[in-house]
Amino acid sequence: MVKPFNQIKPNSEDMTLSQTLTQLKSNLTQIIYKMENENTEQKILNAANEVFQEKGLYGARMQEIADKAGINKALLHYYYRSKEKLFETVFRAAVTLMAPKIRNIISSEEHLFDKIRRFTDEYISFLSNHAFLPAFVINELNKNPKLIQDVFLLEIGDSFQKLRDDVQILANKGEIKPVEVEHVLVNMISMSLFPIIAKPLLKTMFDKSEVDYQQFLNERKKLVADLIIESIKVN
Amino acid sequence: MVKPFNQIKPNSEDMTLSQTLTQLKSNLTQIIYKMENENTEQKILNAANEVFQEKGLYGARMQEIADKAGINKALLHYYYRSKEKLFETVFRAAVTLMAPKIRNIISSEEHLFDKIRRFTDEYISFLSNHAFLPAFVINELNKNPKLIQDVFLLEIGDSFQKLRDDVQILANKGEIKPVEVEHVLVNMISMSLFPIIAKPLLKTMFDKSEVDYQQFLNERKKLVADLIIESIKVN
DNA sequence: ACTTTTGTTGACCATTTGGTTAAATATTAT
DNA sequence: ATAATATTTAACCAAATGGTCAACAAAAGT
Repeated sequence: MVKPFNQIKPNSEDMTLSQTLTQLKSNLTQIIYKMENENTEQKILNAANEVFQEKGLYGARMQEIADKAGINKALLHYYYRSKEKLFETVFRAAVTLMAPKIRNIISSEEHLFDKIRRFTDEYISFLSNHAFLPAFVINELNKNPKLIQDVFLLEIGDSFQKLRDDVQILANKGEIKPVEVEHVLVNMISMSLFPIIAKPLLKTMFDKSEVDYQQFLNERKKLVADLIIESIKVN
Repeated sequence: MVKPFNQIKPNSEDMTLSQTLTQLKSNLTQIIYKMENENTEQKILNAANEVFQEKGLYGARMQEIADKAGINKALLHYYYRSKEKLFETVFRAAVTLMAPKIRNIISSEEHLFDKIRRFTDEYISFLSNHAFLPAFVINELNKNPKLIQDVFLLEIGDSFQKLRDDVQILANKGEIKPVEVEHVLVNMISMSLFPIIAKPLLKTMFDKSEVDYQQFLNERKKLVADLIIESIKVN
């Protein structure tokens, strides 16, 4: 067990300075070791993440992951018993990274219109920097639908009931039309996510450079929100 | 060379009835053989299509394809030299199945609004029955972006220049706002395609049965078109 | 100091995979 | 009928792959 620094008392009578220094050194060594250790596991996860997202479950090679993590393949199996186990860990992490954002925005107490603006803004920003994520998640979910049950229901859950309430209330107040939440939500997610998933396709189709495409995505933040809001607003 | 039936003259003087029958039988045998032959290749393509769409390039196993086609693995390699070759054939076929619809609608001479309505209607209908297609295409395009150059540019090409013209003209006439074609197109494709790609996810999320989800997709045909049109129309 | 636990490695293994080959069978052309 | 050609198969192969093992190294607990 690593002894925290603040528990070391260099002036206590039963310790010489030399002893104190020895202790300190040991302490540091342990901490560094722990850090490198965590590094190993983290490096595995990072490497696995890259490879899985690039190649998918089947295409990924354990050797490639090990190489990318700078470790031995046996050590990979020491940390994660099997490829499937490692994959599931990475996949869950990916979903866990994406889901809370939806959940938080959806279930907050802001005005619905602000939620919509925040969603398109934050979600497009976030996923632009994790471009492989949504394609990865959706693709694997297509191939392995049973993963959804426990992974996604757990993350999203019934949090979007709040959204349903929002719509109900605003509709009663006459601020918005009595729309179906499912369609509004799907419209919003579609227009935000799809251009990221289909990026290589659309980039080619529109003959845009990487920078131009990022700019294109940026424009969409406001554009999509406005489109959605305008389509449900009354007046 | 198979001799068509209508070229067989059973009463011609140089043929006995027996000869005629023998000829006929041979004829039939050949035709049946040809049909079975085409069947073999077609069965391979069908099997490969299923397996590739389900498992992707890496996940697919040649043995599984052979089994599903009811033939030997060596025969598979006899028809298609390698896995990559077979995959490319299947992939091209998939794209070729999807792309012309976009192209035809986009480059037709109808009014823009009708194009939009036709697109959402026909595209959602079509892809509902080929649910794996878009996910397959987009996913493989993500993993193997170089395929786009020759496959997709060839199919879509610059056909959506027509759309740009449409928008220009209607904008000049004051019928629609001066919008950016790219965004309109992406909005339309997003809202049509995404719910099909993310079907397993959304189905779970909204707790819908298969039938309910199909109904949900059906509703979107009109809904999406109206949304798009309403967002660009002036008045 | 010494024992136990944890981390790391290289060599190894069984299985799977894409692909080949040589021989058999069927079809077509002469 | 026969030679040539196309189709089909079983057996085989080399390479790759996920996974294991025994042994070594480092830390932690005592």
